[in-house]
Amino acid sequence: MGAIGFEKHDHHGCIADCVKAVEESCVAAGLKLTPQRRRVLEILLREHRAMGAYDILEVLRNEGHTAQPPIAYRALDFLVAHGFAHKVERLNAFIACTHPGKDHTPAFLICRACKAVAEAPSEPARLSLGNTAEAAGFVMDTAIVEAVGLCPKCVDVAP
Amino acid sequence: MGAIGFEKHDHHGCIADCVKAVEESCVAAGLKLTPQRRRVLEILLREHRAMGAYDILEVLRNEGHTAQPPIAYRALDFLVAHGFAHKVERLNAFIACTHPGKDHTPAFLICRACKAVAEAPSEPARLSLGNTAEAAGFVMDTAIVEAVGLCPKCVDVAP
DNA sequence: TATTCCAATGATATACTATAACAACCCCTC
DNA sequence: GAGGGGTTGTTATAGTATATCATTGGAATA
Repeated sequence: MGAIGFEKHDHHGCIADCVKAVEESCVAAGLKLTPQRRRVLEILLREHRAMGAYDILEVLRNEGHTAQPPIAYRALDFLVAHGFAHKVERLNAFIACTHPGKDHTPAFLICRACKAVAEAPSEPARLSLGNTAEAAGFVMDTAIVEAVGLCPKCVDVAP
Repeated sequence: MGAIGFEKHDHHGCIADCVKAVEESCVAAGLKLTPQRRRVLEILLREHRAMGAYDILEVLRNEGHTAQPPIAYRALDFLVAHGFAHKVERLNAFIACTHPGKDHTPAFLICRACKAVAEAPSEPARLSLGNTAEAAGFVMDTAIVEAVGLCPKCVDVAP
């Protein structure tokens, strides 16, 4: 699924694979992937970029749904809580997980020119942060690791 | 100044030292620490916690200032741009830098129970992230490293 | 089958965060 | 003293997120 980096990939297969993997995870964990939650996941996967909750709402409305903000936020809360999507804090936006089913804390590489977001492994950074936290007597639940810069496509073009 | 962790420190001296250090940095760099910018920095230092822009506005208003949102955001933009304060993305809030004058990208340890925020070194995590980014052809400008968990005071009390 | 219960959804209202746009002012320099 | 750039004052609005309560629907139980 081209998990790391900004390169192209089999997007059609990517959507199907990811939805299937999430379905299986939900069955295994006793979670309900309701039509709305599934729909929001599909929207995130299809766009394959970080989307604001209101971007998602607009898509739902174009499909005939009388969607109000809580509709989107509830589905996103579910997806994020179970690791099927992530919130990109820097952008106040959400993105489908490209490694569904695996327990992980991703790092994000955010292009400040084209706004593309790549999900990358964060284990090393997370370990370093864990050591720092431990030294301060802090018990870490989750880590937020995001890099802002220029993606390979924009690095030669943008200032 | 008790830079790392959540322990107590000489707060009165901390405010004076930090303001002085920022003053000197501004002189050295040819930046204007106007009364408003200085006032917002002092508010952040006095509270010694992450504050929303509207929290700062309220303080300004209590001091008789007819402060509108841009007043706070402009001062915060200046302070953040020059490293005298930081934005905690997870909280949409701002905090005074506890190492003014030194060029650094801090990591934050955010207590989800009492909302305290500690600034910690992030160099190791930043280096790890830099390697990951480089492997993806990504040129990193800034890194956001934030840990959410429980601080030493809350770890025995909170769920 | 009827009942109960809980989780999810629908809908309204509102809170919170952030920026656009333009006018007025101040200081500095030419 | 005329111009210019950056800061401040002010109004308006854009964008993000949650509280609250009513309603629905399906699973568990009696």
